[in-house]
Amino acid sequence: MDVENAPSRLRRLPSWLLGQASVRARRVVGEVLTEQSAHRSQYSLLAGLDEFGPASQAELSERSGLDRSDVVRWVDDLVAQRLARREQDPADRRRNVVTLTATGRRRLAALDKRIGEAQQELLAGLSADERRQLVALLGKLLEAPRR
Amino acid sequence: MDVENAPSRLRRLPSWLLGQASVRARRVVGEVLTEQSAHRSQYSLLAGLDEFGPASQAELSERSGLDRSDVVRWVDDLVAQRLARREQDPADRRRNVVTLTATGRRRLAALDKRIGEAQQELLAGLSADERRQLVALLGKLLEAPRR
DNA sequence: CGAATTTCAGTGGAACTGAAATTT
DNA sequence: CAAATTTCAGTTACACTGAAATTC
Repeated sequence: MDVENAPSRLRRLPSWLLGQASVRARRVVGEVLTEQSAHRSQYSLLAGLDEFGPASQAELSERSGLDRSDVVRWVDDLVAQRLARREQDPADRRRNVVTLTATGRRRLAALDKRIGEAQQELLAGLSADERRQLVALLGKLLEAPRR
Repeated sequence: MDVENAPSRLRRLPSWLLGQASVRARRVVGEVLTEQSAHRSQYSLLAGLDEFGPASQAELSERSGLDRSDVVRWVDDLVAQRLARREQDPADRRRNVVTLTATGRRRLAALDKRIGEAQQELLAGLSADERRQLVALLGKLLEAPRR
């Protein structure tokens, strides 16, 4: 696919452009993650755990944009790799408390580095200023309530 | 999900923002298309046929950003609904020539309208100027060669 | 009781892969 | 022969749904 050859209806359609750009993003980031046998959802969870500290799965779901039921499966995965621990919350036994391990923290740092490189590649066509604009615009779009 | 509650690592990560925005876009556009029992891929194909005239499936794939094998299935669908015709190209019998019908053209116009409304909803948080900037930045990102 | 949380089992659409068949 | 095109039969990752079980 080459945008310049796409129908002008699509070339001007924000939803289509976002879809194409996210396919591109997924591909670029996917490549560096595959090298590390990692997954995007893992990174989102690790990032949440690192920033918010121990959290319930519902909270992780809410904050990372992952579905509650996918969080279950990905936490299984983190626990199996000793990147996080899952324990029942003694204060509210409905909840699990998920905690980052030292190994998890190291893993996150390694992923940060590689994912950062992937961003450079993804944004290769944009200047530093344009990159900032894009991030700001997407943030603003996502802040708007989704009726 | 609320961006403002997401980990700052993700909130500043272009690939993550693009992913989230495209989920939002897919949801909003998906809603109006469901009302019309239509699909995004159909719209992409109709848009390509309307703009380029009769085309081979390979060309449609290249220009619409759909996979060659998905084009086969969606053209099946367009043909079944009499929105397009599929005929063997007499000049090169490997090729099919896909042609938009009058019904297909009317269908496209109806979809244009509803999809346009969905864009308004998707971009509700952005000014007219910001919308133009976003489209320009995404176009530029997609123009860059994907090594 | 109703509400929140976790878990399981599954669905649907999308992007993609590999290979066969045909034709150039 | 190699290359292009179409088609089929998948796979994978992902967002999501519905419902059960537990606890507050």
